[in-house]
Amino acid sequence: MNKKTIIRTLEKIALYMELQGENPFKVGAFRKAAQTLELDPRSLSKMDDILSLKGIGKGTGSVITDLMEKGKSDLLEELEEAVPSGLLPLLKLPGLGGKKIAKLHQELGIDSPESLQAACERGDVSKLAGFGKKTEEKLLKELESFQSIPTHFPIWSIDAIVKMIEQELSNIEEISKYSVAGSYRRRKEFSSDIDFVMAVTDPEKVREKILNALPISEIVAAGDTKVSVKLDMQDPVDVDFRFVTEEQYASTLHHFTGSKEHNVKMRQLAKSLGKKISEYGVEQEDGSVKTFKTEEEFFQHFNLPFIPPTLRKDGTELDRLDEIPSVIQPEDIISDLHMHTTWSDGAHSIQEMVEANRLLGRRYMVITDHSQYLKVANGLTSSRLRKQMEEIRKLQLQYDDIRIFCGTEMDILPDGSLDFDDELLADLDFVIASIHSSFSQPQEKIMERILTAMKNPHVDMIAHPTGRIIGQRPGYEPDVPQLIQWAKEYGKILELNANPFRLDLAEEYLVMAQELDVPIAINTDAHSIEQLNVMPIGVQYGQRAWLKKENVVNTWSVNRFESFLKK
DNA sequence: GCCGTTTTCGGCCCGACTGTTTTCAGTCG
Repeated sequence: MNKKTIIRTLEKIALYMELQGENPFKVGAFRKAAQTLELDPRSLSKMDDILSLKGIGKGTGSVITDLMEKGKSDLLEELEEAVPSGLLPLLKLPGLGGKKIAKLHQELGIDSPESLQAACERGDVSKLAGFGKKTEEKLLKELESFQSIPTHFPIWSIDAIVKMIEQELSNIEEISKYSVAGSYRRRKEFSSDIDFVMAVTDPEKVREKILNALPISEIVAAGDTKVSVKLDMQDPVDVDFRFVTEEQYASTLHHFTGSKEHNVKMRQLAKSLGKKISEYGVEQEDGSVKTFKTEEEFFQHFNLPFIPPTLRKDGTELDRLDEIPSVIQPEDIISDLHMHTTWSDGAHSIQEMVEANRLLGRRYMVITDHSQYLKVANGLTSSRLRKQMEEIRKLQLQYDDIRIFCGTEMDILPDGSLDFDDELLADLDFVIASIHSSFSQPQEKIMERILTAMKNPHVDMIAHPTGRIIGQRPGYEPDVPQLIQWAKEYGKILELNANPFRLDLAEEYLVMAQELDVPIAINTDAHSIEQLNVMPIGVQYGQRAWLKKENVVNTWSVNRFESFLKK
């Protein structure tokens, strides 16, 4: 049995135990064991002494050996017999946890969402100790819609809502500071809700103003320090607001940025020093609570460097502190190698894009309009591209603080050929090859197309290598490890497209590419001046893969970039 | 269930909020 299946099985066991109302620490032990396996880079066959791993003991170890040797686990089979699988989805209902579900099962024989609904309708649930009328009504309401409501939202939709909320918060004078926290701040691809942390002078007033300013469909909770609402939007996303004082703000921001695993590790560290971390500060051994002006100060208190939110992941970041200084930062970026103008489907002229890039402090840039095949995007024919090159060369004479390279985003056609001939490609400074069509071809055919581009000596970069749109379409699903291997072999750059709809390559593949020293370019693919601003989103997403500055092309000097192109 | 330079028992990160209670358990993040 492979490692992934074993990890999933351990998690499943934890889930079933939870449904039995088991001791949370015992449940946690199985989750911990699963995580231990997941974080270990070795394959199962190379892990000879499983019991020596921290977090795996007699109980979890025997489950793992059972799975390896017999391909099944007696423990899981017993649990599956004792706990109806119809209870699993009930854990998704807000307000229901293992203990309550166990009680519903034991006392009322509930074994599925349907039987729970029936019991609520009969009024049986409210008669149970610990349950009441309100709980029953709430459950009924949740049950009606809970299959159809999405529970997590792609980063680009969260991005839009965050901006809307920030706009409202900036109008409230009683808020001195605010920040989005949670998984959006960590730049995860999906978030289940949005967290905001703010320093306020008058919590009650702020609470009222927020409730008035936002389109709210439901107030989930409204306490003194916390307001939780469901927004009345196309997708009913939950938003939490936490009010604290200015002094507490840095600690609160850290706390609500997470991740959960990061926080647990930090608290364990504090505890080993006789201190206690909460969202309000750090309690010292003498009971006094120390607060911090910034998150940097907070980390410093534990002799740690600032750990960017994007690196606060599974807790292992605390073991990789010496790598942090070399991880890419938004201010390291001095170029953008992929953007469009009015020549194809962009909204601004070449000169407008140049001016905007200068304002952003870019030292060099590449104009890469679409090629002729992409008619919907007004792709350039070879003669129009030659004209554009002339215009760019002329425009360059006006600027000595930015280099403007002539490029193209050339289509790789469905039949595997390239959209321009070699003669034209040779005259360009920079050639991007992309797939924009026939996504549903079999993987072999897709890979054939990509290989053509890889083998062409004039092609410098493969853009958005999988074509995915987060939460909407998977893309053309190439064999990415193979694609990365080819990039290594043929000396090509792979793109991390910074557009929040794409973020392509994805995190796990960026890790793979970096391991092979394949250069990565983080580009905006901007179709307007405004879209040039997505760069930090891409950089921060790259941080999640621990991308090193050195491996990111856009940090290279113009000379180094040019000599790479000449190779 | 796991762990241990304060070890083989007694903790395991910490606090807010709700709904059910009449001082707190369960859930959530």
